[in-house]
Amino acid sequence: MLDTLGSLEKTHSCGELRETDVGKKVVLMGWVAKKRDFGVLTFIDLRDRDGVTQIVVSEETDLDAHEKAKALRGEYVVAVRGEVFSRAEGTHNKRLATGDVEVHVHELLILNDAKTPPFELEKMGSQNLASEDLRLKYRYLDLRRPTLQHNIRMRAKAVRAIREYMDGLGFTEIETPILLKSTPEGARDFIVPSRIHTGKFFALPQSPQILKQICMIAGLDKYYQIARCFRDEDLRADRQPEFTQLDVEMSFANQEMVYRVIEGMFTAVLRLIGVELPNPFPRMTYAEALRRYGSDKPDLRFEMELQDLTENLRGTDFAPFASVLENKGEIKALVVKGKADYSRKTTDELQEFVKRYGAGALAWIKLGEETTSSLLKVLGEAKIAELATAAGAEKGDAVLIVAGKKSTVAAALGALRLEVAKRENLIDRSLYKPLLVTEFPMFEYNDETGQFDAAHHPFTSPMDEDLEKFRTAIEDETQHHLLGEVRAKAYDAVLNGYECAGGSIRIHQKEIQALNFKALGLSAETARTRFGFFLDALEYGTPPHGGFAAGIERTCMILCGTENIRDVMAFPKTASAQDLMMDSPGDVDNAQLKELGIKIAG
RNA sequence: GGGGGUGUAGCAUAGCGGCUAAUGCGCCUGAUUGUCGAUCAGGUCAUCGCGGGUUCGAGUCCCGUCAUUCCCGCCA
Repeated sequence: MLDTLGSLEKTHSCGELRETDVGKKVVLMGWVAKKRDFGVLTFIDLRDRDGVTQIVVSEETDLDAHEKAKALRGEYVVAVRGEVFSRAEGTHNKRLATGDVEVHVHELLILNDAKTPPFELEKMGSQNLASEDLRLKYRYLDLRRPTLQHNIRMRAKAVRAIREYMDGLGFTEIETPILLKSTPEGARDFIVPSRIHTGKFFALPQSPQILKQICMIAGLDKYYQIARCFRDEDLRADRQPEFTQLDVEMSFANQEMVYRVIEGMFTAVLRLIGVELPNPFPRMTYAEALRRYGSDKPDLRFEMELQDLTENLRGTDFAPFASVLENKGEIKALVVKGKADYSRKTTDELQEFVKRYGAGALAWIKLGEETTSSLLKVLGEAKIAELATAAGAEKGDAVLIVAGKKSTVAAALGALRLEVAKRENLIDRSLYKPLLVTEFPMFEYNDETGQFDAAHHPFTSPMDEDLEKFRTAIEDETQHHLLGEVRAKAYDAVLNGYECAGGSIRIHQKEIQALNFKALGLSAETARTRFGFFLDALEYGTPPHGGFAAGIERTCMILCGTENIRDVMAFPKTASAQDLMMDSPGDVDNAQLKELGIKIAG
């Protein structure tokens, strides 16, 4: 027989009672995390969102309550009325925030019973969690775990800190529609059919890009939004089909003004975990980041920069290297400190690893008691020694070498750098290293189409310094390749190797915009159909403007110290974009489809 | 679209060609006055993901498939 709550109200949470509360009459409510039954004395660990408090029920003093306590099982929902006592000498529990006290119960109400959970919730000190798919199916149980409770609330705090910060700078929070038309980002859209307009579809926003620019044209001057975004692309550990970003746009802004907003925002958010970021953030151009770290989002929590051996190997007879150099490729290396003892097995594994990024092979030099190298036979001892010195390696180090196309070498060694850091535990997890990466390229060459695509998006402004090059490349057919060298007023904010924000200064003049469409191979007509309303708007006095978008989940992952985006979302989807709790996406019945005028092919 | 890992009781794991598939936790019953990963005694729980193949014999080897996860492509 279950009890009713009646007018009973809890006086404290299960995480807040302390020594100073001793003697207070309290009412606590929560879930039974654990019961320890000693016959005439029963202990209950009572858990709510704030923590765990030990409840003591004694047969001698409270027969009724004790009778009920005996019947309790895990996850039963109870209310207790009792008095706070200091714990006896030697029975304090340092692992509980409330471990100095306990509540002696006089009245116990069983508000609800519970089935035995399909998996054990997180216990203090427990390691082996149930598999993630099971926990996702019973997300409401998984969310009871202290870790996830903490993450969800940390996320709420982060979002609130962001709102306070943006509001303090005079930005206006503006909601934009979820049902809109396809925007020009490169991702696949989620499509929503319309009953009223049979055969027509809305698209969910991949980001509010165009609308925030429209807000600038509308004279709103400073816009921000905590915006949900949708992309129908494959998932990753830090990617979900729907995610949230802080979307910001400001008028009459140059890069420096945007950087200051980004820096201030991340600084405010990181203070939530007691971290003070440098002011201003360190900066690096895109080209420098790629050259030194092989990545446009370098993790600066450890050194191990890429070393260029290209010039040392120019003119080599070794055919694989010679052909790389002939094709304007490069040869670079990583020095792994103190790892001359890497086994053949390890270097083989690392070779397999870099092959995933398109590298042909991984050459190595080990400066152990003797110097050994996979290249010893083909290059000779003297050359090997020269390469090791050029790479900055010392006795005891290993040198890992990749040759190939510039982009391949960067991708392979950039990834290998992270892999080695992980294997060798080189990352100090107490560090928080932000970086502004600037001067992103304006265009990316697309091997498949033979055309240049927008690296950021088609409204990104070229750098003033590269405007001449930009014009020449478009107006002179023979100079088209110069597009690859044009830099944009585009930037990313990187934190601990995660791309946490990105943005640009936009084009606000229609002449430059027209040139850009031409560069992208978009005819005037196509541009018209795709962005007509926006092009119209551009002609009515568009102010210079720019902004950025910051990933809320990625930022929260860093705040919470997790590498799994699902740990910072209340209801995430699996890697195959399914919700295991709701079992979505699901079928709809034929009547619904008919009403929408949709037929499923096949 | 491609590649790697995982799938054995409610949960986490072991078993990797040969007796009745093992251990811990959970769960159930009982004992128990200070525990907090309680303890003790007893008990319960398995189409070894699914389908096919090899073999005298398959949880174990092979092929396929499904689920999940990580990565490449993709996602500015």
